[in-house]
Amino acid sequence: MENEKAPRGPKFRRRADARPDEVLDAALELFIANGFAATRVEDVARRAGLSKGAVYLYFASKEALLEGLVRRAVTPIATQALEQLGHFEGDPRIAISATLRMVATKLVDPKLIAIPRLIMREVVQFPELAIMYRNEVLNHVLPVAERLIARGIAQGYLRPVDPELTVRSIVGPIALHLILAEVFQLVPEDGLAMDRLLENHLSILFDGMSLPGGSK
Amino acid sequence: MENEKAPRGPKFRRRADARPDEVLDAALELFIANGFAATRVEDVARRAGLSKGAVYLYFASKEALLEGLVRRAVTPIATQALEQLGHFEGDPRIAISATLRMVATKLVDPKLIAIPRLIMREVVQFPELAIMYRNEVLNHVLPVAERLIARGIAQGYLRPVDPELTVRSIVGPIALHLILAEVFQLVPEDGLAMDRLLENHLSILFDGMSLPGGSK
Amino acid sequence: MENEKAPRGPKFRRRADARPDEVLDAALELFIANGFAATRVEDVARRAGLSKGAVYLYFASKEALLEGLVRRAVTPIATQALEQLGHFEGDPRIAISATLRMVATKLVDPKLIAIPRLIMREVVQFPELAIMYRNEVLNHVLPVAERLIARGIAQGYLRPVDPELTVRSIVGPIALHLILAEVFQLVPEDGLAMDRLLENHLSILFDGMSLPGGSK
Amino acid sequence: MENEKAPRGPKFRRRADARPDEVLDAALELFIANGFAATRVEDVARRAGLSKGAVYLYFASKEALLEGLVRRAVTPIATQALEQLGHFEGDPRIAISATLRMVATKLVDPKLIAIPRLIMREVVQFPELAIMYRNEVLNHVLPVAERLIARGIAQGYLRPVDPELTVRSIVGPIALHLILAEVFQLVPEDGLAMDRLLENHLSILFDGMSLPGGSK
DNA sequence: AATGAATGAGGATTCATTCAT
DNA sequence: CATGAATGAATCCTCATTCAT
Repeated sequence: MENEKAPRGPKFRRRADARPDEVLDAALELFIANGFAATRVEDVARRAGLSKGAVYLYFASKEALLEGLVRRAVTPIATQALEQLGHFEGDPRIAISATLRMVATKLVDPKLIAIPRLIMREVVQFPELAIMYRNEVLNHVLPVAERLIARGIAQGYLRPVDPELTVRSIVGPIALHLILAEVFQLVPEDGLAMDRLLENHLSILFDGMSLPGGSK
Repeated sequence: MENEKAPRGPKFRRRADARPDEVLDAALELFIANGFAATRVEDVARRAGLSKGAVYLYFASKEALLEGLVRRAVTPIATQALEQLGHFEGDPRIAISATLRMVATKLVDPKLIAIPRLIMREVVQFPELAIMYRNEVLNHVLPVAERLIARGIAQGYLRPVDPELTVRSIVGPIALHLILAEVFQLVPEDGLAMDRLLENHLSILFDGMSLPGGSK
Repeated sequence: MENEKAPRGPKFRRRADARPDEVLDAALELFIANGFAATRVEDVARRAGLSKGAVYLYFASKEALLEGLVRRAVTPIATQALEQLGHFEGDPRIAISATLRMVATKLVDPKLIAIPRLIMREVVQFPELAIMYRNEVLNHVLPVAERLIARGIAQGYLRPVDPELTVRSIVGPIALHLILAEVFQLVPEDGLAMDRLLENHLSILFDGMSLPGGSK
Repeated sequence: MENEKAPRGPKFRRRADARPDEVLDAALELFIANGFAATRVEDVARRAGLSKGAVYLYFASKEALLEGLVRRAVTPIATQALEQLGHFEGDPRIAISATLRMVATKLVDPKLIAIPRLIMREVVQFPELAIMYRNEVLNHVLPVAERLIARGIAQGYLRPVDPELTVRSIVGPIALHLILAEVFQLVPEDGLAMDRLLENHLSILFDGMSLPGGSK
């Protein structure tokens, strides 16, 4: 499995071919840190530990790096999928809470929002990236969430909201919180406070911000 | 409506003094359409109806165009201000609804989200733009909203939510809806449907998505 | 003589037309200070107190400024001339000493070497300037000096040196002294010390540096 | 002799490592012929037999070419040095004559005065070049000559002249002769006649132009 | 005569991409 | 496979010159 034939060659080489992946790793870091335009192919090469020319052995162009990045991030989704969510039994609010907590926690890791952020930034130059991401990720994930909501309504757990639009209400606050923090460095006094945001958001999401018996 | 074929000689025109503004208008359109890096100064010039060199009569560099753009967008805010919101009397949910409807409707106009979008895209290259926008706009607008919420709580209209974080819950869904539409071209079947989104969102925002007496 | 008609016009104007001269003054200062290439026509205009366009009323091009500068400096020479030198009676060493002292003292004023320096610098770009200077100045002045030397020889004051080449021996040390000072900032400890240089130079020039009865 | 049609493919050639030197050679020729400002980097590249971009592999900027040129010319001096002059035994006039003849002969080669000429021309734009040349060359060479003179005085060969200023008297005439020739194309009828100049100059330098027992 | 806004050719520099080795 | 020297298109910016006012 690991190419037991002793690794000999001009210089030690990784197994099979981790090279393209290493190049993508390097590219992702630099694209995120400096933007696509401001990143030189040579920078990517250096960070990946090979030469400028070698990058072109794996990727036909600088743009292909971007595409490869998105493709790599996108591929597992379609197969993996959060199918469990769709088959979840019982109160969907529990699934929503759990998933949202999980998602939000993960998104705090810059590596994970990296691809969506990259796409948002480069979409004008390379619209096909956004299309790919939509087809491979959003079009798989969003419907699952929508079905969960729909079932929650059907089963009497939720009010009759519009599932498609309600997904925006569920995820939007988290997205905005991250944008304000990352782009504008606008965070609460005690830091990102994603936990507090989640609790505040979930409570509003499920029960609204109105005072139940309040002056209404 | 655009390019009214202003009465000017083939080559020269006395400055209308609107020139810098015209250049910024051109720059904004192109920066939004193609990104900062992919826009050539000459493109801006041509669209503004003058020559490459003339742009440099008004702006010292290409980057100065970007800064000028943000500065122009930002300046009126500090003075203008949505103070009325802060002084609003009575049920704050009415103010929130009205404002949100107003804001969401306006944001559909690409010209209005242009600057924030531009900043989101170029923030890595020019972080000072984001800082400027934060200081001049967000730091003025967000506190007003927070005070409105705080007062709503104090006056018994709202549950004791965290005002700062709740602003994310109020605005986030709209932001995400626009991002999905603009970046990923993900819109409901009947189009952007901002009205429907707003109603769905406001109803969840105020009353939650749980069925009041529902199986809970 | 001074255009007694009251000076009226949009703005006070100098008599007759000092304008071209003022422009040349400005140009000379800037060309010397920054070089021809690094001086912008607008700089010249501003220093001369008029607008860029106005410069072109007097001079057809930037290059014409340079030419005008040299022409102005050169014109008086041909007429003025140091004819007295040629007609000088008696020991020519007295004339040489006196003239050299006078010249050296004057050359310390940057304004006076300005033109030769300018020509030396720009000669590759504008060889005609050097030609003009040679024809109008050097070809008038050098022969006078040569005749003085020739007569000194004929009259038994001087050894039979080559008059043409000896002019280099007379003027060269002063030229080099100025170059070392201006270009390389190499001056004696007590400053330019032109007086000391002159005395040292003249004593060598007339009597040599050998010790007369010295070990020879 | 120039451009030996080096055996290289139409487009590529492995670095001979002489590349930077070849580029400097090209730059020197062009800078001397046309001046720094009037020389395009592409001209230098073409003359060196490579492309515009390749120049930037070796020199960070056009200005770096100039600096590299001076640095290259200057480096050997400090080590090399004319120390023999300082240690010369016996009549210093012999050393002076020999050295001056050698120097003057060499300086007729345009390649050798190239650097000082370049510096004289560009000193206004790049004063650090002159400083570098002064520190690395003049400050090493001039003191040697001064010491030689001082010793000549101490040993009774020379009159008590000022060594520092006398160096001007020794070298100045040659410098002026070259300037008149190169800048103003003023040469004796029989050409540059450096030999004749030297003999005339040395005879005056050592013995003065006065007729010894002459009418004085 | 004077102004200064406008022009546009010119040139330095960068960097994706190629290819001889 | 890998290298990195070399290429040259692309683009920012400068500034001499023009000309409507």
